[in-house]
Amino acid sequence: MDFIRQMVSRDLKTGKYGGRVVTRFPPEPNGFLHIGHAKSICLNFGIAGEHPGGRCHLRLDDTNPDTEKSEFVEAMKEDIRWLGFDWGEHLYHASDYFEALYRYAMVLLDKGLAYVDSSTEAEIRERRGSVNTPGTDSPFRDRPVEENRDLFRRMRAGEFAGGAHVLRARIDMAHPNMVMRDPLLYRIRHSTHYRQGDEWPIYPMYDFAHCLSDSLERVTHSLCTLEFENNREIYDWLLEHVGAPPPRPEQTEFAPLVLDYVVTSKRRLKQLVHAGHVRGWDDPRMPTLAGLRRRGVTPEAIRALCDMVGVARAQSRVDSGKFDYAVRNDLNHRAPRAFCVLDPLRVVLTNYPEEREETFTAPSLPGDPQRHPLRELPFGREILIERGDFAENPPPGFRRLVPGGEARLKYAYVIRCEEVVRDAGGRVSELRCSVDHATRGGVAPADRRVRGAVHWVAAARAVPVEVRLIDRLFREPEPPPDDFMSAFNPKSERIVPRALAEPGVAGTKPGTHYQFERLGYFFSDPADCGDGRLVFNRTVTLRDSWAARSGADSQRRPVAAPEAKAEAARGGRRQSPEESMRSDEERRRFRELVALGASEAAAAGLVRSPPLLEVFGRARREYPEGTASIAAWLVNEFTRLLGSDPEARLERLNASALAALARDVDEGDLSHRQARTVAATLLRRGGSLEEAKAGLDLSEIGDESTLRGLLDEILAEYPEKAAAYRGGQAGLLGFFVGEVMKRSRGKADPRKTSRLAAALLKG
RNA sequence: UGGCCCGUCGUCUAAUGGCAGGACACCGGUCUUUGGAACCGGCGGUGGUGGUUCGAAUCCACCCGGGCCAACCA
Repeated sequence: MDFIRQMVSRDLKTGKYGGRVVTRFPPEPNGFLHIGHAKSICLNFGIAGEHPGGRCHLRLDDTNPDTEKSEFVEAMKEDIRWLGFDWGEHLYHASDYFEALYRYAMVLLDKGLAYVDSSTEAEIRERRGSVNTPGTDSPFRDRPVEENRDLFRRMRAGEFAGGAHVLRARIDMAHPNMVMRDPLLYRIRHSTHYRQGDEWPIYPMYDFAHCLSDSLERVTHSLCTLEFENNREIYDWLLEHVGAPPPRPEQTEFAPLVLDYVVTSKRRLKQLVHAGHVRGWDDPRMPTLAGLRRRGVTPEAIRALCDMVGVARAQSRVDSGKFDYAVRNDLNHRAPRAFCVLDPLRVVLTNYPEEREETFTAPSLPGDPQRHPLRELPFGREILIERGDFAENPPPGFRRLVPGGEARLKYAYVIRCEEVVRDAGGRVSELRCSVDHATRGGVAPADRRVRGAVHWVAAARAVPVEVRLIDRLFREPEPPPDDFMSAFNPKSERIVPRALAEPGVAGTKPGTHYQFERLGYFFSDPADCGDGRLVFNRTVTLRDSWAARSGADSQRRPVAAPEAKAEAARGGRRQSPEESMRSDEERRRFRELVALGASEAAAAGLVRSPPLLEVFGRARREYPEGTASIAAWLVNEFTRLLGSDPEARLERLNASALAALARDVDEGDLSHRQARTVAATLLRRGGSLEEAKAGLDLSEIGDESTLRGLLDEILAEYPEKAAAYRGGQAGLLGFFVGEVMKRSRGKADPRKTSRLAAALLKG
């Protein structure tokens, strides 16, 4: 289970949201949804669907009138439904909240937490500072509340030109997080909104609209991608200061789906469309859901891909092979088979009667004969095979037709190439072959093995079709961000205007999947088929271990140069904690601590944390000989507790208790395990060491016979593990100790257990 | 000269202080009228150095590497 689902389960268990699970998918309708959105859709709708009463809202985040269109809204709805998800009655628009948002802005204004800034855009940018330098306050930052209210009201009334004023939160222009440097909340825009028309001359910014929309919809888990990490702070700030009712929605970020050889930024997708590099948002080469759909990729495949990829916080790129696998894996069991020859080579069967025609049958879906009828393949004296299935000078390992050699025409006959005919230019124009009549139906006699099987069509009965060989849009796994078009693949679409398919393909309806045997999966184009015209898009090739080995079709599978892992890991010169001290003051304190007896690691930890250092100083005074252990406990255990236990507070830690704890451990009165339990209590409830100890069950099982009983039981239960341990799998000792700890509910003395287990296993 | 986040097989991802596991890719084999599919097997990993601990991928420190942030975009 991924970390987000774990969090949702936890929240459900603790009742944080009263048992509700509400997620949302909030696209801005300024383009088409793409494969990257699919991950978010699967996550948000998936989680909602996994819990009774869970909901996922579809919210159009339409706060920028200049770029948004209802055409995009409709396309998005269609794509989400196609992917297999349903928002039920929960369709929302951020633009429906404009009135409420406006009132929230007034709340901030009243609290003096927002102001109207009349600086120019350039001035605002200038005064924001940079990541390394603090910003400076706007001269309008201290406008009186009444003036702010008046100005903002007039902004809303449309009295000002675009750019004349903005509304900003009043936070801190020197904040280390740039997002918090008085972020803009509203700007003036005299544009016509696709839903609100000219109702509003002011529009809320993302940071303002998003958290409040979530809150208004009573969303519980607001999931977004990693690039919004910095925005979480303003998300929480705004909800708090506007007085949004708790329990408030919380934002959690996950890594976006990044696929090799694919670009998914809206800017770039838009550019591809507008510059005419593709024929539209739904061009089958596009990574948009509409494009993938048109190419023949199924929603099942996309969902399977998202499942395989998982959800985590580590930035990642997905190998394109994973996408291919998901597509093939789904299509393999649903796409009927057919023959289609892309690059025909005429074959005349010299010993086959001129006027004869017979019909062979073949499975349309191997492995599932009852659910799928056999197809019929007419056969005659003249047939067409793939030019690439014949080689005059075959590379080693070539299994298809060669001069004087045999190959199987799948489901028909084994033939032998007797003669190669050339045209005036010397190019092979025809093969004259003989049929082995004993192999009717393509069945070779038992004594003879014919390895090569090729697909074919009867020349007289072949159906012309247009085939579009779709390839990746970019030649590089990661197109350069500054110039992504340099990686554009000019051969991303190769059109075969007149391929020849078996007769059964005639009359295929638009939107039909096929596997053209030995070539790949194809999909009849939903838009371009019609009027007797058949157009097929190649969804994905078949896996082709021959091409991979021979390097023949390198267009489809370029040798992915395995990127040499950055092995510079060790490289550093600055390895000691002392050298990492950032100031003389830090260095001085560090050296002092080390001189006092603290280890370097502990000293470094203390220097960096003034509150820790402060407690340390007080505890040390009470137990000077214990300096090293006090420092170690503080840095190693207390820091961990503080980070993992939400109820732990350093302020509650009593310095004398800490000193006493260290002393007890040093003198052997408290085992490390016991001390850890006590430490947790000290951070939660404070008080003296004795008080903490009194409230805890610190009993320990050190009795050898009891431990032995437990161990015997476990050894009997896992004889194969014991054998593996004796066989050299030393790591298994931890398993046995762990089992004892589990069964004794943490009470066993681990040190004794470990010794005992080692002895027992040896004997 | 900042803040935040992230480093586990080639790739994606589990392991929540106790057996480093799965998937894709790759390699080999069986089978096969698709050099496909299916089935079986194999290769292969905790960025580094210290520390805490009976026990560390997991906690602590430092280092190395990567990402995000300076639109009146989202």
